[in-house]
Amino acid sequence: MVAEHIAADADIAPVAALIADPARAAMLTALLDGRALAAGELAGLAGVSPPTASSHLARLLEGGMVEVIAQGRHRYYRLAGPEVAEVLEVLARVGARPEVRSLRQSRQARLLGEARTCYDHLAGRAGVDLLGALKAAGYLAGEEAFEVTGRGRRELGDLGVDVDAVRDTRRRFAPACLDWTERRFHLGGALGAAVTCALMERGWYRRGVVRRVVEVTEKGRKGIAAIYACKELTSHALVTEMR
Amino acid sequence: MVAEHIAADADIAPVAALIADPARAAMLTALLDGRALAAGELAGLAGVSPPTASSHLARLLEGGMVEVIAQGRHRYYRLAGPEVAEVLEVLARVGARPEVRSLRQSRQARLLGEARTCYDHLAGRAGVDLLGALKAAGYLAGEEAFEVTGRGRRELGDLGVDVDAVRDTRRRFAPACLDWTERRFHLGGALGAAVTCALMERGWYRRGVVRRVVEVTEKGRKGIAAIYACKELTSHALVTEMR
DNA sequence: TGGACACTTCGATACCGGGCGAAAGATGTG
DNA sequence: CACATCTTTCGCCCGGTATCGAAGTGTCCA
Repeated sequence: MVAEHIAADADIAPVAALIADPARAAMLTALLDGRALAAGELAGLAGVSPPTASSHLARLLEGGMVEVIAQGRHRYYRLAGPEVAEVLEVLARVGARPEVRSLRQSRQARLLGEARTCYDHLAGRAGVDLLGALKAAGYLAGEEAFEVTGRGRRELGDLGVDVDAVRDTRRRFAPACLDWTERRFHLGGALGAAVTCALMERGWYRRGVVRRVVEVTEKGRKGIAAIYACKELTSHALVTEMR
Repeated sequence: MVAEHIAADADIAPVAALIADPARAAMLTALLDGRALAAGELAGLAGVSPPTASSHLARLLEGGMVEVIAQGRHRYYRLAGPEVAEVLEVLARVGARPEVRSLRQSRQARLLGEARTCYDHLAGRAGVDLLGALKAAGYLAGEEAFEVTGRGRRELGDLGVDVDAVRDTRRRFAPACLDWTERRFHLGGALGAAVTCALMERGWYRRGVVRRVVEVTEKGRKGIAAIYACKELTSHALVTEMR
């Protein structure tokens, strides 16, 4: 007997199927930091031969999950957009759910929990901390989506983030993004990306070997502390010497 | 050669694989309205034989995507939680992306775009409209996540929504939820669920044959209009008779 | 222009997983 | 206790697809 129920929804199965293969999932995850990687690199990262990788990438391309930029004899692949990254993060969230993490978890996994980029913005403990600092200092207001305060706009400007320019994108401005390691919120959206980019350039954070893993520099630690302190500064004019 | 890169992330491939099969995707989608359905029903909806369905359900159970409630000789399956529903909706969003919708789309798909439930809250055009009304009337404030105003708390109480009780859940209170048909926001989270439930009981909306599809009743239309009008009410004391 | 390199296409193989019918549990009903 | 219903388990078949080696295409460099 044929199906009694014709699927009226956008069929999600094909999309899921694209992510369902370990090799493809590895490639997509590797692209999660927003960079464009060459086909050969992706083959290596996924642990498959170049022909196999090429086949996978062709399917991802066909399915609209990635885009390709031909440059000389290289072909650089990158995620097709923030929605794709969002799907991957959400999948990771349910996948990591009931997991009873063994104490001897791998170093990479631990670092990934410390600080990482989620497509193009900061996530992990560092991401949660940064958001905490920005809120505590009164740069941001809101709970699950944020607005920049007057002081926030000024101070972020000093840090190299042109808030007004950021607002002019089609992307959601400053949504709270639920972290799958911390289970708490960090700053996502256009503002999250802009702030991350600016602080990266400013040397607060440094990319790790696995590029998605991020390291908080000494400068970054001081900076965060200064933002926190900013709250005190305005009320008590109390200056905290930092390290 | 073995993979050079040990996947440090929660591996998303297994989760995606669970959704990747058309039969399983159909079952999950069928459960997206939040009900618990018997194994046999799911078999019929997915268009497969009972044994096949059983096998699929066992895998979904194993993977933590669904829960089961044994009741007599029936076994009722339901989604394991809002996160699972979220994954499905997000997948639908990317799946439906570049789709050049043919004008002759199926009746079901059109109805689904009009009004439907997204796990446990209202979505589609009706969901977007409802959110619009609530915001216009000043019940809700915010852009991407909402807060209930004083008046909102009072008026929603009259409609049967105990806002304070809703706030006491672990779930996100009132996040904006991006619609995959409308590409605009509707009200999600705990408040979205509560409001939907209350208005359903109040007869503003009625479940369709496919239970996820929802129909706006005459009463509902008037109610929405009254909420919009409410903005005027406070200023001009204009009372609209409602049924 | 020849050769090295990056990537893709092609062809062949092996395997996983979805599908069903038959039969076995489980649970109500007469 | 016998029977009907719902669900699961078992055994088997089959198709799709992931995989790789070899060969083909395009690009850069000397």
